Amino acid sequence: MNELKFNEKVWFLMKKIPKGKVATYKALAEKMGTKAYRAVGNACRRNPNPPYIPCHRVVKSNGGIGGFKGKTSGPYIQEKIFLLKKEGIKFENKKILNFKEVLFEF
DNA sequence: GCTTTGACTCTCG
DNA sequence: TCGAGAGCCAAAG
Repeated sequence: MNELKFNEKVWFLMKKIPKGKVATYKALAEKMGTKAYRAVGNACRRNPNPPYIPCHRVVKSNGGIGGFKGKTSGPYIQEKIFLLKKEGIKFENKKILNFKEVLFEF
C-alpha cells in the first residue's frame, strides 16, 4: 500500500502547496521523478478526488493558469484566478504577475 | 493491446 | 513577441 500511484503522488504534492503559493506541472512531475508534465495535468483534469485536491494552485511553467474544471478558457478560468487572487496572487491577462514570488518550491 | 487525448514544456524560425 | 512543431508520459476508450 505504500505503492503510490502516479495520480496519488500528484495529489500528495498538490496538498503540500501552502495557501497563497502555486506550483507548476513541471515541478510536480520532476519532483516525483518523472517528466510526465501532461500526465500531471491529466490527473487533475480527471480529478478522481474532489475538492480534496487544490488543483487551482497548479499553473503552467510560464505563469499561465492552464485550465480549470476541464476547460482551458471561459468563466471557469476566471473563477480559478479569482480564488488565487484572494490568496494574494496577482493576475494580469490570465497570467500571474508575481509568479516567482508565489511560486512554491518543494 | 493499440490508439487517442490532454489543465504541459521546450525549441526553432 | 508569437506561432508552429516535436517530445514527453499516463489514463481512458
